[in-house]
Amino acid sequence: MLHVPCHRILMYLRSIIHERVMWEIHSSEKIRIKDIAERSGVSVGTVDRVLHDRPNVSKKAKAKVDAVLKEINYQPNSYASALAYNRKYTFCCLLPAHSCNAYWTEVEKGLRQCVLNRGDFHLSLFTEYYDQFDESSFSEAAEKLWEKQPDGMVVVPQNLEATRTLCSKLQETAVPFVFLDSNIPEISPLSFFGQDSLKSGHFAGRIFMMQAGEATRRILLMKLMSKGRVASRQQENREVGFRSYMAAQHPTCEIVELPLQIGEEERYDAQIGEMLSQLPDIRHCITFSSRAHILGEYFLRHGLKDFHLFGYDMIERNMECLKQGTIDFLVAQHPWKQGYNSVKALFNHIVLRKAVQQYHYMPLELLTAENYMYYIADEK
Amino acid sequence: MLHVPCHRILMYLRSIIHERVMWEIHSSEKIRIKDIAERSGVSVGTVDRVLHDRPNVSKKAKAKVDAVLKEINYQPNSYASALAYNRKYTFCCLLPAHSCNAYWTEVEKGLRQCVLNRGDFHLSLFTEYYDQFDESSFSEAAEKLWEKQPDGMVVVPQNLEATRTLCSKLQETAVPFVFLDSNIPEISPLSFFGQDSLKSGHFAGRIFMMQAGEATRRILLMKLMSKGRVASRQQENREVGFRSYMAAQHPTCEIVELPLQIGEEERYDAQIGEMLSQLPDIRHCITFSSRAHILGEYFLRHGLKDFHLFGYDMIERNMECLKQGTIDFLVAQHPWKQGYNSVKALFNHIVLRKAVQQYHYMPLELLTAENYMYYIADEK
DNA sequence: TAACAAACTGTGTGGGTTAACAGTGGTGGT
DNA sequence: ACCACCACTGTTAACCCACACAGTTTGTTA
Repeated sequence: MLHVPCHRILMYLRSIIHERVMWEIHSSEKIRIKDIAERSGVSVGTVDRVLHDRPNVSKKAKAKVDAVLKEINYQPNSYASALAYNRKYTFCCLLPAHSCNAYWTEVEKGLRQCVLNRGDFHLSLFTEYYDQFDESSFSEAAEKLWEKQPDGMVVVPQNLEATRTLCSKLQETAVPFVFLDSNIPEISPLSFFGQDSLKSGHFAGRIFMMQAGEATRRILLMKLMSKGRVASRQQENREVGFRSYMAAQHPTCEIVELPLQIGEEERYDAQIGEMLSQLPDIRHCITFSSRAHILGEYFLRHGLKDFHLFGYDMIERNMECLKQGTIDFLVAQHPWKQGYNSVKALFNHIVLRKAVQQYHYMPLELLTAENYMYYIADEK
Repeated sequence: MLHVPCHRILMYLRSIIHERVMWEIHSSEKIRIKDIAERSGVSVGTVDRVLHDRPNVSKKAKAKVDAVLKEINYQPNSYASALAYNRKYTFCCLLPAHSCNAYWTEVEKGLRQCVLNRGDFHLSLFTEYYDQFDESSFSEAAEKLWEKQPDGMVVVPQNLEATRTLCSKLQETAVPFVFLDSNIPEISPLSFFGQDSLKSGHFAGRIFMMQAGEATRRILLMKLMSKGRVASRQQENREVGFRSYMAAQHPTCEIVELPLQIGEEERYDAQIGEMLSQLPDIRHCITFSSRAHILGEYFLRHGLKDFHLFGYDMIERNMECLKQGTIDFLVAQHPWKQGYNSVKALFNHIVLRKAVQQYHYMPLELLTAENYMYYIADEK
């Protein structure tokens, strides 16, 4: 018998016969405050004072305790701790306004579920919305949430100045915040959850053109517009990534744009029809918005079978098109997980006092008729 | 002001101006055993006995408590509960033996990490290995683990009989177990974690042939063999799914097999070389094992640039080939997550007494040089 | 009225947090 | 030499919530 204690792992190699190794692992040796007190020759009161940086500890005592702490890597029982604190925590969340947008609704479901799953703690979550193209609406919403005196915030950044104003206040009062969807690295958030839009567009280009084939001379890019601008920053950045791929790999392929205005839904059919009749050689369409279904449903209604369509986000109407075969590929973003994990990060940091990773890029997941059901099932 | 209490969610609609809605959510109202006792006019001890179905409760008292329970939907604080139980839990894990197989190593890392992350509880994990093609080795390993008197088990099933023998014993003594990697639905496990191999092969076929193109007359299927058989059930099932796709969609495309024996690594180069020289028109290769890198590294060594390769599993050597460009696609299985979630399911069920989902099919995730890094980052 | 269950209450436990309080030794002033 | 005052330290208790067991109160039967 050979015992090899290694960090908190006790690896016990019994036999190495026929490629077989047996191991054991035990989740730490349960070091309590009491144990630290015994080891360092002081009382639990003193250990507690050192741990919580409270006054009235001599340099000598602190040194002794610190020495033991360094040696054993003490992790307080986070649940006993949270239980004892018996505190209420308020989280706030600042999102872009969205009406019929299933993407943000999924994010919200995730936020909510994370709070509900932690029902053993006293958590509250407040949400406010802002207009993506109106700086003052961001500040107003931020102000409203600020009055809630949050212990932590989830923020979908708007422009740099407005976001910085909010975050400076948060940082001054040591209120941690995470960024969701898009990041501003200069303002260092506790954590970031989102997707690398540039890489995502690049990836889309690779798959899209693999299907289209080398011979393709012209493709259609559908763009969702709002007040004359591309409707979201994500959409914008993905297009940049896509175009850089196309410029490098398929420089002769023409990208024809089809802009559709949010709020002018009744015009879409005519606009699409006109475009397709003007350019009858087009067979491959892509969009970086979450509304590929606008084209997909058009193809379905008009019985157009030999079109290929690439889009983003697993929302209800897109899923239906995947099933029907009018959308070939979707890139998924796990909005539910982004929401869930954002709150989870705040919770782990604030309530359980655990370390959290700073960057969380969601995987670039490719969905087709064959695999989308596993994507859905994965979202617990 | 309008208050609408709905389940445990308090939705507070403040304004519906410009698509903006504000909401609040609070994680339950914290009903304690004490509260139930007060409401039903008995002591906490009596409530506790009702909750845990222990004897010595009068019909009258039980009725009173039940009435209150029905009314309020009591959820005990799982952490206070686990703290009070102060029990040690032993989990056991039965895996196929593997030497240089990075796939199972990832599974094991996940198992281990899950135990380590729950350091606030007294968990132990014991692992044993069996030979996939030797029934008696499974029974032996199972016997060794049985002696540990596990509170829960993670099992990678072998054949039906051997697995059933173990699981019957477990079911008799009410020891929950989860199946990992492959499922046997007749033996109803607490939970299953794995991938749908048939669908996976089908999916692979779709992507693979999309890249190959309609004109492709002949493709290469590399098979990893052990003792004259396909080396794993997963590999076998994926091939079935793949062939059913090919039969339906590309019936004229010839599938040429290249079997490679485990343990005869020194012969691989010659075998591959011979195959490629005999069939010089082959440009597209696929394997359902995790060893696509065998071909990928061959291409690299011999400077063969216009071959396309499709494989499985994000292991170190495959990742290197993805980067180098000799592997085009990998289907990922999240082995780390499978391991992690298996233990998590046991923990949630046994320690926290929470409900767990029965089936967990891992997403069929497609990895390329462009997106593999996000896959890695996602595995926390 | 004692004996004896059944039914029920009260309380200690788990680990951590916090505060109140008592005690120690040392310093400075008179 | 005495006291006041201080920083420091140890002890204790209450609390968070669920659990489990030792006791106590009931009710019934001999």
